[in-house]
Amino acid sequence: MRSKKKKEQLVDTALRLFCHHGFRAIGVDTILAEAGVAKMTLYNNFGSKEALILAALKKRDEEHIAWLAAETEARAAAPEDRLLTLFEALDAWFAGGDFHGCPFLKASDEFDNQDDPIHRAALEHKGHLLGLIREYAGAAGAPDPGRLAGEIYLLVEGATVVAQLTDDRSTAARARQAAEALLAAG
Amino acid sequence: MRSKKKKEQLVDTALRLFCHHGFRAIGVDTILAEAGVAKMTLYNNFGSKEALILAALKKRDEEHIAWLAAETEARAAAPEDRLLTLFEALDAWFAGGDFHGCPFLKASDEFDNQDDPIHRAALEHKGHLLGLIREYAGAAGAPDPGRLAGEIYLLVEGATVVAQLTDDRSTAARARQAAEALLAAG
DNA sequence: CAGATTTTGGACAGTTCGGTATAGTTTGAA
DNA sequence: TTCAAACTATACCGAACTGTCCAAAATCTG
Repeated sequence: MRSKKKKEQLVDTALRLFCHHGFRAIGVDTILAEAGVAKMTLYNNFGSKEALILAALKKRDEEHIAWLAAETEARAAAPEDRLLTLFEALDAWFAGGDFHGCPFLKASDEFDNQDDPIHRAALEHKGHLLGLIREYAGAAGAPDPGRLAGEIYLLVEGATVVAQLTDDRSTAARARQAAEALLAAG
Repeated sequence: MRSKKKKEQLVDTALRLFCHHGFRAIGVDTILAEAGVAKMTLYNNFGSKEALILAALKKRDEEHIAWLAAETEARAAAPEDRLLTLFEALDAWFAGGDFHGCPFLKASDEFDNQDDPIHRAALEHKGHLLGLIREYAGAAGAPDPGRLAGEIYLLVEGATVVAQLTDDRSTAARARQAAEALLAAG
């Protein structure tokens, strides 16, 4: 299967460049050159740039949620700590050197029509993220895990945006402080 | 002064279209057609699209901070309530019908180089916003207004992003609930 | 090896982009 | 009313964009 490898190269490269520059700002020619793949390989396999974006976002969704969960849980001594170590995982993400904001927020910003498949892909990812937080809120023994998760989620998105905006390394820690207060308040 | 009027028309129209579609996504030709202004008027007055963006952001900064402060303070019976009525003002913003996210977050996303003048303009605006929140945190009698303001600010950005992403009318109210807990915790 | 499939490179189409050139018209102020 | 400044319309430029076509080369499979 030659096509598998080329397809993967293409999606990986596209994802990296989309994260860095945005979706509209990067042209298919640049992606193809960087991936070392011919133009027709793109259009034979995906049919359009939009389909490539969707494929890249799908991969990113799976990978990022898995990575975030692994990092969060590796840092927690007990399941009830996960709601807080989540912010340490976020800090690792922000400080990772190749952080240029959340690609799904980028996507929903660039394709702001609620019916756009790309916008829906972003929504779906954020649903997965909220689900993860809800799980941790439950494990933390919160009296109303859904409500707490919704509040923590706002902190997560706020921290993500502010980390990108200000390049301030202490952003995740500040969000964690706030999360502690929310957790203590029930 | 004919130029004042044309310049203002141009900046107002550009700002509206930038907020709706983003900065790179909208072309100067569309802006000019909508504003009813010739192309040379743009380039004689501003010299470049970038300069028009900066002018639009500057106007937006002043107007939006003033609007937010007025809405917040009009809703507060006492100065110490402002930290919470801020979220009611946000709700009014989100529900305003023409809400497509914060243009400064859009700008910092599209021009993510920290040295880019547009990114710096976004940073400056967010500094003004944080300053406003700090003022309200002080008025609320928080023991550490700077720290509380930083946490509330994360909620504000989170709510702004999530309101745009999900179109959920209850987002600001959820952020307000979280803010209450943070305020109570000191 | 043979044959089917994929990939390649490069030319090309059609559009849109930001920005310029120019020549003529409208406008505000003296 | 006169005159300079500002604005207009239009045509144009080079670059970049997504997507297509095609013949040749590389690759996998039987």
